[in-house]
Amino acid sequence: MDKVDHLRNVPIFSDLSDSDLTKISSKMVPREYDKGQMILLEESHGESFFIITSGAVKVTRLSDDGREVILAILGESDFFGEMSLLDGAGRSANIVANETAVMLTLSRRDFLECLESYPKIAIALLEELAIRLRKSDQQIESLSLSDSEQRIGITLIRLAEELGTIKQGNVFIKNLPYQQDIANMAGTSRETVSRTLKLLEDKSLIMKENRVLTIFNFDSFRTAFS
Amino acid sequence: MDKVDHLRNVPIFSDLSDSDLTKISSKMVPREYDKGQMILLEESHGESFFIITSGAVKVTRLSDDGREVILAILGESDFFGEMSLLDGAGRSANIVANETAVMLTLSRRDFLECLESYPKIAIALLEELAIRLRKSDQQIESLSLSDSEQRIGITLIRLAEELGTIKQGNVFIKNLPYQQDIANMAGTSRETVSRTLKLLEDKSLIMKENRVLTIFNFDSFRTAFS
DNA sequence: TTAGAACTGTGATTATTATCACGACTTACT
DNA sequence: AGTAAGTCGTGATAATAATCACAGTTCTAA
Repeated sequence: MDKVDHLRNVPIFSDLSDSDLTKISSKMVPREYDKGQMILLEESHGESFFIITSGAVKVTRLSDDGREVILAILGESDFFGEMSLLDGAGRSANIVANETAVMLTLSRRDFLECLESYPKIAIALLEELAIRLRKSDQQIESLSLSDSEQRIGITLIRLAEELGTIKQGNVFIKNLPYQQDIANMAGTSRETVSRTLKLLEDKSLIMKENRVLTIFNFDSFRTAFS
Repeated sequence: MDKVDHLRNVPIFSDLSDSDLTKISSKMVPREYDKGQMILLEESHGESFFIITSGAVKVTRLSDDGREVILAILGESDFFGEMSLLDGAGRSANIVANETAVMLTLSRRDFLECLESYPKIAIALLEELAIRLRKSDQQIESLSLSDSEQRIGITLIRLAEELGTIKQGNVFIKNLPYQQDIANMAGTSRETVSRTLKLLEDKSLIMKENRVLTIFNFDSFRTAFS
């Protein structure tokens, strides 16, 4: 699969013709990151736009005392880095490779040039940011109003949508993140995640074995938790 | 102050020439809303883009059992309604006039036309959404990691930035929202807001009389809470 | 100007969940 | 295969903040 094929899968580029994609892809440089490697650091000024071609990364914020909030887990065809390119402010989050990951990168200048030359990209990017803002709003609501069981349920839904595969109404999440990471996404403690997963398993809503989590009847799971 | 003067103050229009602004403003229709009036309803499909010329609105999400989360309080020169115009999904939030408010409105079609005809607007809007996303991320962090005193402090900072006026390093928030609204912004209870405001007053960090809150030495207040 | 509504202050109690502690289990590496 | 590091399960305890209850205050409108 070459660069152009990857770009075609990225929502903000999907409207473009093959020749435009080829032009853009020629400016993109592939880079590889090992598991655990820091890709972008808080406080530094973002330099590039990244598209994930394989692997996964986590987007986090760290508090002074080292506790971490996971804002999102991004996988293939997701992108990041656009924020500080757009508003020029320093990064608001860290990005760490969650597993070995390969990216296509575009320099700040080339990225901004793309936006100017292809208004379609700008509009598609607006849509994407609108979707992200919506998700953030949902999460703010969930953190404000829900108890830990609800929050963990909603977090599992987020993970399923990002990393899961559906089969006969059930969702399988392979490579389930560690409990600590789930806790950091749900705004709760690792122990509470452990207890709650067991609870959901007792209710036969989910099943877990090793690093695979199954959510039974995902549609009704979803309505139960959001 | 005529329509064009109002538009000039809105970040996403500030790059445009007067003649462009005049063209756009001719398509904008003014509307007035009374205190407490619902402007946009969750679930309905957004129809318009709104710019606030006077007054203030609150952006909320409601849970099934009627509890409310306040995502933002918007004032003069702020805008809203762009989200569902952009991604076509139903509204994710309600908008209610917090006091009598006057808006300029632009229909869906005219708004999208603007984006196409003036790429500058699209790029400026991207910047604005990036800023909002950043703020959401901060709030998610705060809700995940901070105790109620921190969260309330951060909420006061948000209110100060949105509604306050600075004088000699102190910020005055006139028309301080009710404790219940502050609680709904901070993700805590009304009683906890009451107790915490008293606590901050005992520490001489703030002062309140009637509906005016003063934050002493706003810079150091800010560093103490974020 | 006064009654009623809405908002605020504050104590007492309870519920939730974080934290601590530690043994059991997995995984990765040599 | 053996060992160390990392992860998970679970009880006990503590801390935080929600909830309840109600009196006091401020606002609003007839």
